[in-house]
Amino acid sequence: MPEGLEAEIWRRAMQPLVGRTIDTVWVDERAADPGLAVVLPGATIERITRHGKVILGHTADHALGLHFGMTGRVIVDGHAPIDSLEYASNQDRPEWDRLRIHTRSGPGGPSDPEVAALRVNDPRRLARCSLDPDLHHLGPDIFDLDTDTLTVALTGRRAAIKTLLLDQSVVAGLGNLCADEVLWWAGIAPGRPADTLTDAERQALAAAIDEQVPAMLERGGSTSGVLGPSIRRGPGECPQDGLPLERSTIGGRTAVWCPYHQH
DNA sequence: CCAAATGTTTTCCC
DNA sequence: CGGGAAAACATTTG
Repeated sequence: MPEGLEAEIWRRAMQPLVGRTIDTVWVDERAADPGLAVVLPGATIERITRHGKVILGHTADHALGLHFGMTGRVIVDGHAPIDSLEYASNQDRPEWDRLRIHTRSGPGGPSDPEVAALRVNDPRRLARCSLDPDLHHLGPDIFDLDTDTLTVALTGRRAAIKTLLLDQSVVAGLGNLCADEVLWWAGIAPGRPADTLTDAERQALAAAIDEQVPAMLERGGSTSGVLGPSIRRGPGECPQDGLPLERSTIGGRTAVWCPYHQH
């Protein structure tokens, strides 16, 4: 995925669904809660929100929760807001559908009743479509994080700073690419134990999140950073210092950083 | 053929 | 019980 930024792009793309009444719901029970097909038909979509990497579609009595794993994506009225997902497939195979929702035609309804209003399509089946998901374990959203909250979350933690940035209960919405990106901007090495960060470094990190996350959204998502997919793949150089980028596994994922300006 | 891939969740060990 | 590291999950792409 689909990090929080992609979820935000999809949330916006789903706004045309607001006000429509759900007609039929099909689920792949391996990835979506069968209860969705029971309670959603006949309900009207009242609003669509997002917290971290989770999108919520609210009806009067329930919420549809969408989480995209690594390769899930959304298709609205037959149109994919993000057509080619990095590290995923660029094909659109119906057998990869995990959820299909048709809405009733009429004012504000879909133009073609044959086309699903909403599809969740995911080859690897790591995405989840849930009914009334519990999000209490999620920390503050990436667009709503302040230095104090970050400081509290990091104190007494010996784990690598990047591991904690990827922990959704610390900050909700950062993924592997965004985490490397904000650390690059803040000048902090991903492997630094979180409790060794200075006040200035925590402020720089909070500032990097505050500035770079919206900037990346403007440019089209989590792949639009300085440490984008192309530079991550090969032997790359730091765009700022020209030195070879370092790479290693931190928190179970590949970390890329500049050994010269990130400490 | 092999390795790696935007993410959780589970398991196991301190 | 809590923190942390590693494995598991599933399938495509380079």
